Amino acid sequence: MALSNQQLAAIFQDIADRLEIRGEVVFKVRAYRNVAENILACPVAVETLWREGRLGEISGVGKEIAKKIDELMSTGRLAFYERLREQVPDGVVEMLRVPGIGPKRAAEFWQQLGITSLVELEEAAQQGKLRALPRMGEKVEQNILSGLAALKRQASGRLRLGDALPIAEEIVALLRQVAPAQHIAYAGSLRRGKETIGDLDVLAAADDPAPIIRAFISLPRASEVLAAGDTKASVRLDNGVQVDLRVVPPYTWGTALQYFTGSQQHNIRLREIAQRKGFSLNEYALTRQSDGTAETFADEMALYARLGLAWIPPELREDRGEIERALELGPGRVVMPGLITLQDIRGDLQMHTTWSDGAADVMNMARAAAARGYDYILITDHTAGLGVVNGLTPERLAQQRKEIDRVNAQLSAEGVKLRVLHGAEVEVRSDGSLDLPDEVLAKLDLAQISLHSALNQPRDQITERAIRAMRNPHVHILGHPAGRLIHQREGADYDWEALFRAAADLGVALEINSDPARLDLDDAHARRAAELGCVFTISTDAHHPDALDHMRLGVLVARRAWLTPDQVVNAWPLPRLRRWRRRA
DNA sequence: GCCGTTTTCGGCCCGACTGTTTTCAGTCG
Repeated sequence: MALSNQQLAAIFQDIADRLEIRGEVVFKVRAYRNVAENILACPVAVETLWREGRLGEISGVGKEIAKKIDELMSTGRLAFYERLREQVPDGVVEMLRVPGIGPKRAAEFWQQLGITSLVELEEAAQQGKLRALPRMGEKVEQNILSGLAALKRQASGRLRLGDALPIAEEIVALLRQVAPAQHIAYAGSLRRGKETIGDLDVLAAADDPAPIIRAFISLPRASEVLAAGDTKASVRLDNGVQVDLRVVPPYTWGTALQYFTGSQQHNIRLREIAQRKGFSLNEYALTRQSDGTAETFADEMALYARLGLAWIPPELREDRGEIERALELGPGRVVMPGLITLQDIRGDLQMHTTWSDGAADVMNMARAAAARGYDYILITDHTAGLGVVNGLTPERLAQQRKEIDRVNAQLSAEGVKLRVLHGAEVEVRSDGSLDLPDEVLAKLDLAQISLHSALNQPRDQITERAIRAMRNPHVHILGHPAGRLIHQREGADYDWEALFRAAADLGVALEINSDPARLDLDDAHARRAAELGCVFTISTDAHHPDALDHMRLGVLVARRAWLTPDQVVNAWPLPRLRRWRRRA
């Protein structure tokens, strides 16, 4: 019974929800939540750890939870979970997704009023039945109704990184224009570069919070004000996205930015370290518990240093080993100082032109890339095997080579340093063969292969298929390896360990595709692949010159995977790239 | 339910805001 880490985590998350509704002690609930988080962050399949008797290596897995994982893996079922699902109706768990409803209220609606679905909840709220309950009035009813409406507007619940980033940047820019503040920045999971974001968090530092709060709740895109206090406010934007603002005194910027960046797991670890040293830590100060003296920090580095830690880049703050590294390094240092940045990127190795399904010709893509300071790009139009219009045949590929030569000559004549390399996104057929013959592949500067069809093949079959394709000595890059589309498609069910070992062995680079809908490989897989010795490309897969700007999204994924420029092929100078091409 | 360079028992991060209350529970991050 193959059970992915995502599926397993979802089960424990659901167990936590149902236990909480049932009124179980919060610490037990937290234990299940905690283990769900850790399983999601686990770079190795839990199934593998289970087979090897290494479940104890997952933090938060004790005797009871190990027994439950064992039962799930060996029988595909969990009796405890099945009983729990009978006890607490699905519709009651669903209520937790409504903003303003937590476990206590969901339980009350269910047990006091017999409500077991969102439809029944909406009816009851409209009929004024909810206010019959203690501590509930008209306002609560209205908030629940608007929460239900917001839920309907928001298809998936979480925003993709690529969609959230521009929204947050726009809000920060608008607030900077109208409100006097020492600092304004976005924080939360967006600052950590997570692939999807729940709510947007904006943080400001100012002596007088009032003007900023006022500007915030009157943002043009704010369609609803959910809360507006002295230092904190929340609005819902026209697109259903919730944005939270906190305003803190400037001298607490360091503690506040740290606190509101998270992650929650990371912050809990930090608090524990503070406690062991006799302090308590909150968003305002580090307070000595013996006498109540408070230390404040105007920047994050100073706070981490005071706790005996090196500063940790936001993308690493997931409690995935960064705290241990920061403790080893000690105060004043930086964890992973060589972490890759956008400035390290020297070229873009996947993009499409009018030769297949792109919107611009080779010259225009080249000029757009040159404007971004790149040294080189690789043109990778689709081959004919993919059903897209205009897929490249060997004949058209030869014609395209001539055009690329002309573009390079023209750019040289103009003194532009950028070089256009000739590649292709070669289709991997369902048996692992490629849809271009070897002698054609051999003429390309670099060949990228991708799977677009039959992504639902069984694990062994699709793993063998991809490995077979990578064994071709003319292949250099495996494009968007999982084939997942965020919120739309899960992606292939590989034996990832085997795939990564093969890629490392064969010297084939794995792509981190920066398309906002893909971000593929994801951070956890990329990190594991790096541990196994793989190298990577970070590419935009641009079908339009503007999409070259998505590079920053891929870089965020790479940073969350702890990658350095040395592990990223397109952070290398062109001569090194050319040497690597001949490695096979 | 987990966990242990002060613990195998007794802890488990911390604070703002709302709404409905006359001091606080629930929710959220």
